[in-house]
Amino acid sequence: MPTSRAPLSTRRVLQAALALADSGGADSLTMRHLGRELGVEAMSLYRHVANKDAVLAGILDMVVSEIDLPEPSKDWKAAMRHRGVAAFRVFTLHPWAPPLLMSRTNTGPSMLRYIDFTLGVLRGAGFSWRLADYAWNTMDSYVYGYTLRRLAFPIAPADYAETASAHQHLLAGDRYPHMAELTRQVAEGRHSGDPDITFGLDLILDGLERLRDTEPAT
Amino acid sequence: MPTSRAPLSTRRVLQAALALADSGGADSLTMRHLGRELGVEAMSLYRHVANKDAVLAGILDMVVSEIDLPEPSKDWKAAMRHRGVAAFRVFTLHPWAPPLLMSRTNTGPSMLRYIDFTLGVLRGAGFSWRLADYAWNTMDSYVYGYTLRRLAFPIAPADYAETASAHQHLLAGDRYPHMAELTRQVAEGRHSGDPDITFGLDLILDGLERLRDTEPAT
DNA sequence: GCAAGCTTGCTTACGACGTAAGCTTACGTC
DNA sequence: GACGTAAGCTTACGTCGTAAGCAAGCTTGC
Repeated sequence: MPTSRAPLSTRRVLQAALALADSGGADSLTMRHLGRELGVEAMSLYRHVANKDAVLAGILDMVVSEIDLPEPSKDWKAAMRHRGVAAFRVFTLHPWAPPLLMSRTNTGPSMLRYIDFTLGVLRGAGFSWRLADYAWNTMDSYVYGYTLRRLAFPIAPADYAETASAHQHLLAGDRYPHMAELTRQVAEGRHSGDPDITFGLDLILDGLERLRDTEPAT
Repeated sequence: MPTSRAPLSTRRVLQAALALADSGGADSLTMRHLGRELGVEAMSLYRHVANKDAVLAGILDMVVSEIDLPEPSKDWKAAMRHRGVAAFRVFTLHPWAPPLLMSRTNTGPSMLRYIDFTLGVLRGAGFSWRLADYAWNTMDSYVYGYTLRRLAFPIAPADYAETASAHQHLLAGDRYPHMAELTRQVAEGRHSGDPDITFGLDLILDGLERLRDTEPAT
């Protein structure tokens, strides 16, 4: 029986790379491992992708393309809110992606589409170009920062109270009095300790709205 | 002449590691390179540090300790603003640090001190524990996100207009109409394209103040 | 029908990396 | 001067990305 194997292609390589990163994180995405996954030697992959960097750029664009854009008919605040939440959700499904996204310049088509859509929403809502630019940058800084912090944090929100109880003694001294008290609040169930992404999103959106309404005419 | 060399120590290793990262980025910080820098073989370093991860944790705490905390007497908004700007400035001096900071849980003493200070400022300004917790988390998400985006962006703000001019033709089609127009605005000098960190900081701080003032009593 | 050339994948190899295991050397201290 | 201990060195293993060249099969032109 001769080896009958679906032929490789850039597309197949990228799909396998995405699956690999999703299942084992960024560290498990090596050219050798990727080759093994496709039943092929590592070097064979270089027929279809220039190098590992191209693989990363490719799967990052695939991830960004998953971010759901709401129909532009929506109220601009709802649309922007939706956009932020959608990005967070997608990144949660691909937790290896945000660190990579942030450490490289991403100008893939999906990212450009995402930005262009956002600018369109803001312009449609009456923002000046200057303010629209500031607005989406501020939104994205927050969303990426929130997402990264959340993904790097080793404790699930559901376990905050329990963890706070268990570690309270570590803050027993009076070196960090406020953290100690905050930890106590969480341990006693008086504060969840879990800032939802919408807290900051709405805070920023309300602020942007106010700026739009008070901005000198452009 | 016998080899007379200052003896190694954890401190000396970390100082050299910090210098190495500052001068050549995170990639140039390898155990072999670090050893060479100290006139020693890589394996000798393991007498003074447990492993590379300990080196990273150590120099990250050194970086965080550089973040200037304003005297607590200040107006809370000014203090929080100061804190954000100070963090950004420090990270700009150590651009290799933020990606590492975000990809690991950092509980070094400097970080704890930084958080405790922030909570103190907010509590002193009349924020509830819940809102104070949300507040510093929102601030930090923004500051980290802004910093990372800024550090990863390959163009200096001073070159925005020139770069926009040079690359305008890439957006010529009507696939990204809003980006094309925004780029034109920047190219023509009608918009700097440079969102200062204080834009988002003040936006968030104003929003937090409003929430504090309207929050039901705790 | 068959040779020429192109495509696809394989083999081998190089110079990095972090670090485990064990060795050598030098320096107190008694 | 013997001995315990600390500091640094040597060697080695398994990993990584990828350069260079080779082998086999498919496509095309005559």
